[in-house]
Amino acid sequence: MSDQRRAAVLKAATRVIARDGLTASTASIAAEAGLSVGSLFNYFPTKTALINALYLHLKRDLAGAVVEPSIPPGPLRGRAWEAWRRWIRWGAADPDKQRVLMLIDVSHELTGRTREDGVEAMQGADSLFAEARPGGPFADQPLEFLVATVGAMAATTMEAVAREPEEFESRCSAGFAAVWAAIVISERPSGSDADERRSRP
Amino acid sequence: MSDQRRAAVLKAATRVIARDGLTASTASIAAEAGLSVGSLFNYFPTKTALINALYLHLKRDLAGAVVEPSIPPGPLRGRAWEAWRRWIRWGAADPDKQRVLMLIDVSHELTGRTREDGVEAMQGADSLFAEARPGGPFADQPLEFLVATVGAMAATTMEAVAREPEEFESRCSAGFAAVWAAIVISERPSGSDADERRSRP
Amino acid sequence: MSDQRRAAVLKAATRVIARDGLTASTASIAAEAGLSVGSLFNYFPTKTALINALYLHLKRDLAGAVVEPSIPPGPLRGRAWEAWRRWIRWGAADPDKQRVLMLIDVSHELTGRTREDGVEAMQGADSLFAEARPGGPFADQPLEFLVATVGAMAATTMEAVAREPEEFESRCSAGFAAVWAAIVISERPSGSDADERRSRP
Amino acid sequence: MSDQRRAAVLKAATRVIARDGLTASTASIAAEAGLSVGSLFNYFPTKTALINALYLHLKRDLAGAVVEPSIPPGPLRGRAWEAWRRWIRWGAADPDKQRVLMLIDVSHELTGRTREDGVEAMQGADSLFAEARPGGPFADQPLEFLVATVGAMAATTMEAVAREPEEFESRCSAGFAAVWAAIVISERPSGSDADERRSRP
DNA sequence: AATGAATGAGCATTCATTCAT
DNA sequence: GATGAATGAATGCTCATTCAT
Repeated sequence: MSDQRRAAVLKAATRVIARDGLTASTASIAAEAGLSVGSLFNYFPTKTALINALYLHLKRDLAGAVVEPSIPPGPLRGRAWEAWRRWIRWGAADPDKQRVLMLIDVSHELTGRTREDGVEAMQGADSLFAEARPGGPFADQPLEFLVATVGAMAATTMEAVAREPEEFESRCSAGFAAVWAAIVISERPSGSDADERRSRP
Repeated sequence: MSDQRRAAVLKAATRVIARDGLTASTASIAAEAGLSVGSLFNYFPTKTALINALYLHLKRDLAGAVVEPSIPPGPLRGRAWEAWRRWIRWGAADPDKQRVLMLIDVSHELTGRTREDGVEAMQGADSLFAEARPGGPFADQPLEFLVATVGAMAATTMEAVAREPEEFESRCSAGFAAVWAAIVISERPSGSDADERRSRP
Repeated sequence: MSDQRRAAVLKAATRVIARDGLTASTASIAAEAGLSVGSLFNYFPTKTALINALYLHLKRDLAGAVVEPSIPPGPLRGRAWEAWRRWIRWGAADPDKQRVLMLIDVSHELTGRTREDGVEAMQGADSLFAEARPGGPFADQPLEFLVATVGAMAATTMEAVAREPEEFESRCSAGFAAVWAAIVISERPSGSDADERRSRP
Repeated sequence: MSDQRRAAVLKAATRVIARDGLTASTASIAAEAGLSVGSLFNYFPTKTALINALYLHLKRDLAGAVVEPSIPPGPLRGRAWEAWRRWIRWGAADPDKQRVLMLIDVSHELTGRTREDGVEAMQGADSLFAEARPGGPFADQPLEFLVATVGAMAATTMEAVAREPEEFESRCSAGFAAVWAAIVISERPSGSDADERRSRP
């Protein structure tokens, strides 16, 4: 019983925070959840606790959407593509979730512990991209840098899809092409400009 | 005279908002600027106006740092690299600026007009990356999608550099390699995994 | 329970506003009512709402005092006298009420709706005076003009009584004689000066 | 020179206070007068001093309008009528003046001294009505009560005229008929209701 | 005299949190 | 466990007044 209510609060918080930002009042969240102010605090002792729980909840929700049902074996690129597609679809299905995740991420409400747990939750999804690291631009970079880059590109793609849902396929594919190139390509491609000589990196 | 103070307020706001988030009180900003509460409002009529002005100020500051002194002519990739380098250096020089830009961007304080002006300010810098669009993953995508992706990757790189300033060169190069590949590569690269068969895009 | 508190706030507001004017702080009103600042706003969402509610409350309080218990049938003048007497007594019993009514009336805080409701509330009392209109100076004037005149004379009488409460009977009678004459007399009286020649009206 | 500016400030204050109430800021008054904030305080040391000066200024303005040019000798009623007519015309010519007078009167900004001076200024005008007191309802009442009643009726009439300027003549005449009856008539008139028996006063 | 930036106390209002029921 | 009135610190903003120029 408690768990249902808890989930209802988290859902309500997602909606309200997506709309009003993190300054959304606890009262408005409670109202959206069909609860009294007082009851909200039976489930989460403070607003900060609620926000941390919400962050973790959303990260796990996302992670679950990406890795379940489990992606069938096959070439790495294909599995990464499937993960990416699920990821973007998750964002398209409820843009509020992604927005709230971002709002919390950028705020200072997050405890170090929660952030770590969030990273851990996403590890299953991230690993597919991490596997492609060797030989690419991130070969000698910390894994977090790669993961953060992939996450940022996913966020950008989701935002684009949220703005034009009917372009889901197009944006999703383009985003993946970009992210895969970004991770995997280490050498000079047959790029759009031919005469590359003096460039440094 | 007024302009110096105004600039001082914007600088103070950057510092305080980076530390406390957008909920930083006008009083704390005024104090940081060495002003009284009341005086703050001689320079900006409302907190929202201050935040909009700050956003534009930072965007222009960044744009200026990227395009001045003007990048010497040469192959596109080389010029893009120079722009990227300046961009990341700007973020490394004062991570608060980038953080505040991001906080404002994600908030709802921004008027449509300010956002447009910000995009316009960055056009000089963005155009270098935009030029590389044809033939790449973003060839058929709206320009904004490409620009947003580049911005997100820059933000990620800046964040990584802010965390480990001594790794500036390494992260900057890797970031550029990734972003350039993401924009320019359209075809299957000689990636790290050989057996690609069932992948879709 | 809520209603008791609400009434307590209105009572406190009457006292404090009578003393300090409409610029009385919400904090001082809350304190006078034995409430915290925050609680005040559980009962009235804004200060303006409080002032409008107070206005209506006082108008209805006055109207109630004038028409209840109901005035026994009889000649019009006698009933009007009874109404007037009750009216002035109401003002004498708590001069703050009349003062606050006047302060609000002259301010710009009042919504058109509240003002209309206030007029409606007093209709029972006003009608006694309105009935005497035909044949008097206000015969061809809008009813509001007559009502406003009676109200202004009542206010003046109440003020005089508030200054010298022991003169209640004297002022009350004189005020009524004046107001009744003002409403009822249309023709040249056997006034105090005999030789009227060039006067116009 | 100083006097011109001073007068300009009083004029500006009248306009602004009529519009915004007594909470009108000194800054807005200065702006309306074409002065800087700082300069305003060269003419009036405090806002309270300005308001007191304004009150007296307006009272004297009104008194001047009523008694100048001097009313030719003749029967009392005729002279009173002329005074009344001038009074209402003064209010019709600039309703702001009357409104501001009332706002100040009802506020607590007025020093006792200023109020006394205001009464004194109006004495010329009031005396005409005061002369009619003997034999009327106010025969045994303090002069102030009569004067206040006449003032209240004048205010009501001016307000009615301000609302419908084209009805000036009608309202002015009716108002005078009422005020004259109110002051002069002491006995039972041949009122609109015939069977008066049990009424008390 | 005139200016207008600077000051900071004061105000209406919000909100996380508590607690008696 | 649920409720929602109560709390009071905190916030954005205003404004009379001062004073260096």
